[in-house]
Amino acid sequence: MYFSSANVTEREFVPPSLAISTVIFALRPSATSGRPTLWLPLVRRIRQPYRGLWALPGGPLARSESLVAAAARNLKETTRLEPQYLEQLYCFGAVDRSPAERVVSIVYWALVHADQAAIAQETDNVRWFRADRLGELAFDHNEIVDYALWRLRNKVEYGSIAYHLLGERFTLAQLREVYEAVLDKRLDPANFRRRLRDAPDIEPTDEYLQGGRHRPPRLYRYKAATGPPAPGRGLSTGESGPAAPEQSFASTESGPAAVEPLQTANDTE
Amino acid sequence: MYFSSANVTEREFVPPSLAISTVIFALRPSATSGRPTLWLPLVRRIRQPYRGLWALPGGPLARSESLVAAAARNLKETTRLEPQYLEQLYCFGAVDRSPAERVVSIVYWALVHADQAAIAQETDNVRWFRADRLGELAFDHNEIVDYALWRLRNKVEYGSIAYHLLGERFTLAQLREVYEAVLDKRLDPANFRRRLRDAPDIEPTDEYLQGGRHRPPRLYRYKAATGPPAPGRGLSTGESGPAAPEQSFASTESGPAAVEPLQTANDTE
DNA sequence: TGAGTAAAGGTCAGTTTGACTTTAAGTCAT
DNA sequence: ATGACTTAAAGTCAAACTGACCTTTACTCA
Repeated sequence: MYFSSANVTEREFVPPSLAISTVIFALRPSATSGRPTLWLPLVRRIRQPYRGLWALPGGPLARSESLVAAAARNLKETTRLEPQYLEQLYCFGAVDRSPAERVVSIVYWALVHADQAAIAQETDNVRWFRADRLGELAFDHNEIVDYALWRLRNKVEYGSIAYHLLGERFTLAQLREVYEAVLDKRLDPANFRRRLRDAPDIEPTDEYLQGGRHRPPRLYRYKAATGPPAPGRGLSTGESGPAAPEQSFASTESGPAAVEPLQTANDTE
Repeated sequence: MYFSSANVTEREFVPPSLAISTVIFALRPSATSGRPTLWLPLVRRIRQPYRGLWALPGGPLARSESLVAAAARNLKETTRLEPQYLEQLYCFGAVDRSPAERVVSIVYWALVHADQAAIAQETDNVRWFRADRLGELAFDHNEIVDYALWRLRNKVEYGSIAYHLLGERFTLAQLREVYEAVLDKRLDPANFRRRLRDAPDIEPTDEYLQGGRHRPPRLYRYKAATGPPAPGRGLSTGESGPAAPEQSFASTESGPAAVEPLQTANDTE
């Protein structure tokens, strides 16, 4: 098989289309246990491909909006939610992830407050699902959700993210339930308290939550983050910038990398 | 100022162009101290915009190649390097990052072995620079390099990445020098040894490095990673998949998100 | 008023971490 | 050959941290 050089260039470098999608997490009480669990909203595909299947909310990138703004806009258009936390997750671009057309998806992930999640309405084509009980989704969206869940768990273990799933004030027991829901394991209440006592981004208020049949727990508040260690880009759009450490996993093999003559210019931008 | 709805749609949703760039790190001995330091190759812009300035190697995404394959190809075309480690860094898409044209860049970062870095030739338009002494680069590439450095440091602190900057066999002292170069601080040799002794992805060999004027140090070897905790996608292309934990930093504000009527369809993909 | 419940704080042992010391095993100059 | 010198490699010790568990506090309800 052989293509002339001109043919290859013409064929090969027509730009793929670009989409922005978002994985939105919120807490909702489990139907069975009543304990909070992770849920996320999906939209039903009304066109081919994958017509009828559920998919992540998403849409095109407008010319005059940043990536994070596009994610926020799509998110609000589909679910009316305004997230407390919104961050880029990953860029998915496998050649065959969408049949026929080459699509590159820049995926964001978001956390919304519990009260907002309760308000969020469902329609025929927008529904909430338990994050751990999804069926087959359109495209590679199962894989994307799995990766978002993994990222969420890592961020939660690292500290200062779980607050964004709760309201403005919360008890340590509520916060512990968030950790337990996300990490899917029970935590010792006393040790959890000790860990959170000297966390820099949380502070006790003078208020207590009344109404339980026990000693009233103190309410805590999320204190503004201690400053971004990642290169903060302009926060005018609420962009949090690339953020956060990562564990380390290597590819043993290097990429396939077609051999071609040396060329120094990078012309695409 | 007012646009008709049709106009806005037409104007706003023409797709931005897409580029793949890579931040490539390698160790080279410092000119002054001789100790290893981080270097990276840049290419000179031969066109507008930013003509004459140095920039990250990059290029277009071919239709039939994955994102990581495109990164590997561009990398090899410009520097002839084949990285030991290649992973997606972030997707940069600020509206004004390239004058006139809207460009979204999917950026990868790579580590190459020391011996390869030594071989890598320089031309008039490809040169290596110390990572901590860069001048003004084209586009937002200074910001991108800063973020890549931050990511590298985090991965190194987490464990199993530094090996990819060394050869196949290495002494613990060499490995410590890598850590010191990346983290920019001295480490206690004895404690470093203890930490690395029970690291799962490193193992001692029976060989020793001769030739020093002191006790010959044992050579160690990088043992295959213990398996990807991140959703491994097809590794046929050497793609390592999205990887790694992250610390957590919140956007206090949510995005701007223009309010528009509810729409359930996600038509872009 | 006492029983029940979860909050809040403390104890204790095992583990990890950083600073430091000691011993081992080579090379080099005399 | 011997001792000075250098770094490798292993060990010591105290402080910090962690997980398991216990005690006290402060409320509600019967």
